[in-house]
Amino acid sequence: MATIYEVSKLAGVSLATVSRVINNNAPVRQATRVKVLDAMDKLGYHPNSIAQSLASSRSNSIGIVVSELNGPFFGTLLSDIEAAFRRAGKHVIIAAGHSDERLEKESIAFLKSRNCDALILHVEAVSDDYLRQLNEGGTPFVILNRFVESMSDRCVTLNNQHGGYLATQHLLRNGHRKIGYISGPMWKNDAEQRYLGHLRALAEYGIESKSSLFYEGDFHELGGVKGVAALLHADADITAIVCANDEMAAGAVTTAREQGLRLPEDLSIVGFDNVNFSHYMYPKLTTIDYPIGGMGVMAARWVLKHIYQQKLDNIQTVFEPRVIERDSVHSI
Amino acid sequence: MATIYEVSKLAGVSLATVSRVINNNAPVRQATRVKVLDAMDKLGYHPNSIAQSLASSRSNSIGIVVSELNGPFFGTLLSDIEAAFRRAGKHVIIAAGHSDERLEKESIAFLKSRNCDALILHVEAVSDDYLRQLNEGGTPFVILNRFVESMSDRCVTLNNQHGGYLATQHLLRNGHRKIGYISGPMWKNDAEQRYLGHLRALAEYGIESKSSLFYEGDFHELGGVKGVAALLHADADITAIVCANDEMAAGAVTTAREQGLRLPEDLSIVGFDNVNFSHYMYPKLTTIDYPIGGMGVMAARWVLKHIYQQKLDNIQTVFEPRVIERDSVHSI
DNA sequence: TAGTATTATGTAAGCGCTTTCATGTATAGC
DNA sequence: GCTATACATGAAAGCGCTTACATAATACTA
Repeated sequence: MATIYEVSKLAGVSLATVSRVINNNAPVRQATRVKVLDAMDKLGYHPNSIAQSLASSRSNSIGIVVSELNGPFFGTLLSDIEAAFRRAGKHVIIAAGHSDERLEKESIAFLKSRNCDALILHVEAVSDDYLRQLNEGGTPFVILNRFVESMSDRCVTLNNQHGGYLATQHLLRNGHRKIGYISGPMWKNDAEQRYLGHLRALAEYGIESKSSLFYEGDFHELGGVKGVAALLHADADITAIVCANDEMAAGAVTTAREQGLRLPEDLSIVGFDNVNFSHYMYPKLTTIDYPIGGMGVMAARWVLKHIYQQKLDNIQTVFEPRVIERDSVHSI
Repeated sequence: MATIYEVSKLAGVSLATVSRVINNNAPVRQATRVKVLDAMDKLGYHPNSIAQSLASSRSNSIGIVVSELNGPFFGTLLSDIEAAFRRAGKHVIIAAGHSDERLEKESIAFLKSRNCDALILHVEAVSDDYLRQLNEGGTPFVILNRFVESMSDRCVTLNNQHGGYLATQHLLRNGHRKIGYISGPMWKNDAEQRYLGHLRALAEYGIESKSSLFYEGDFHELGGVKGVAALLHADADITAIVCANDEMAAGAVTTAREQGLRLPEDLSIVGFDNVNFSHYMYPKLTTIDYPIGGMGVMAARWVLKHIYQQKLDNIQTVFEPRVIERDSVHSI
């Protein structure tokens, strides 16, 4: 591998000049620039990014923490973030936090030790206090899908409450009055917000919430399976269920059918997230769109703007969900 | 951020000694080690990995190229690879090749410029020649899901042909004789192999293959949609279809149902890959398991063994598919 | 045309670590 | 007690860049 030194010798200029043409950050006479470029070409020179990083104390890498690497939700997120940074010549280092406090902290420590210039965090288990403390720690970061008071400009969130509201409102508008709710783990902020939205929609229609219509699931298929069983057992008159995410909706659909219900005639279901498989389901799932890709890109833009000084327009921090109507809701 | 120099001063030893206790690669007296460890602790010292990389010309990063970052298939792959490396203190840099020759080459160049110690490549569009040439280029790599003669020890592949064989054999054993086949793009090696397996199974049962029973799809949902339409149009007596991947199977299922067929009674379908959503489908999809996660881990182990000198058992390079029986095949 | 402002280039000191080589010190063998 | 051997440590030269700072070349002004 050729080094900058060899290039400078071949071009008959100093190291500094070569560095200037590489980084294009200081005036260089055209003739000189050409000589250098030729020399680089002749030697097949590529700058050593490690050395650049050490000298400039900038690694051009961004650390991403997500709960899981697989799963349709995070796939879309990572895909769009990677594309955004790649275009800017930056690269991403990815770590999985598995919604576990220890693992999330470990991931963050790992990425910091890797000299990331910034982090994008989708973390669920660590506390707000931890994040505030991390904020003192030198490595800047932006938070996805979570709102922390003192750093609101760096939180990119979905209006989860409105999403929960929309899901239930959609059912209400279709004539349903006895609506079950399968929630995510209530210690997760988005699960709580979605449920709050559900309650608000109910209240608007003057409907009382009953605990027999609520089931706290796990955001996984199994939660949907158990949730349907529990809800139907507690109250056989339910005509619709909102599931706080699509995976639980999938479990709910399967179980409801196994219990002999026709979908959507006997039971309407609405999901949340609009994950890629939701339209492979049968009936195709009516759900709430979560523009996760766009939110990831926005997080990336924050980093590009504030860390790498790219001039970009203002950053949108709150995204709005919307209903995706498909076939799993029956009008009564 | 404290540096090794400050640690050495506080501990009253030389830089070299501190380095030795960090890397644990040379004898250090216990008392000295303790002094150094204490000093590191007191200063909250963490080695600067960039500086380590520059000095040791080892970046401890592994580049991964996959076709897409989203999609269930690659999600599983990435997840397992990341976990395997993370355990070893290495990190992965991920790039998407999008099954496009230019983008794949660009991704590889990008990762090389990032000083990756090794690459794991799931590339489809670049030629074998290109890979052979890349092989001269200094950065070692292992290839996933593709066999290149001269580097067979570094190709981790699925026995795709056997998979295709199993899919069709399963149908045959269930009494089907008129079997449609929706293939992936035939320029992709795995698509071709799977089809060859299909043919072999047919031959074993003395059944002739007819071109009206073959449709070349795109490995995406749309391919399944169009494939079913085409196949049913050409030959209404078909009782079963094998789809060369699960996404096409999803499209096929939807379309078949829209055409008024009952599944699986009127039409049996088998997929390929056993992607996570295949059991969310209705009917739950019978498919061929592709142990992609295990294969990714094996690729990671190759790197750990050959690049980082970890002593690991031998590396398995060929994986076997197997039938996952669910509900989409009807016995006649 | 001298004097000043601007632009272009070079010099050299790091960035924070690893690693070779040399040196020093303890242990064993006789 | 003296040499041979292994073990422990230190000094210093990089790894391949960036970036003050200094200096040289050129352009502009009056």
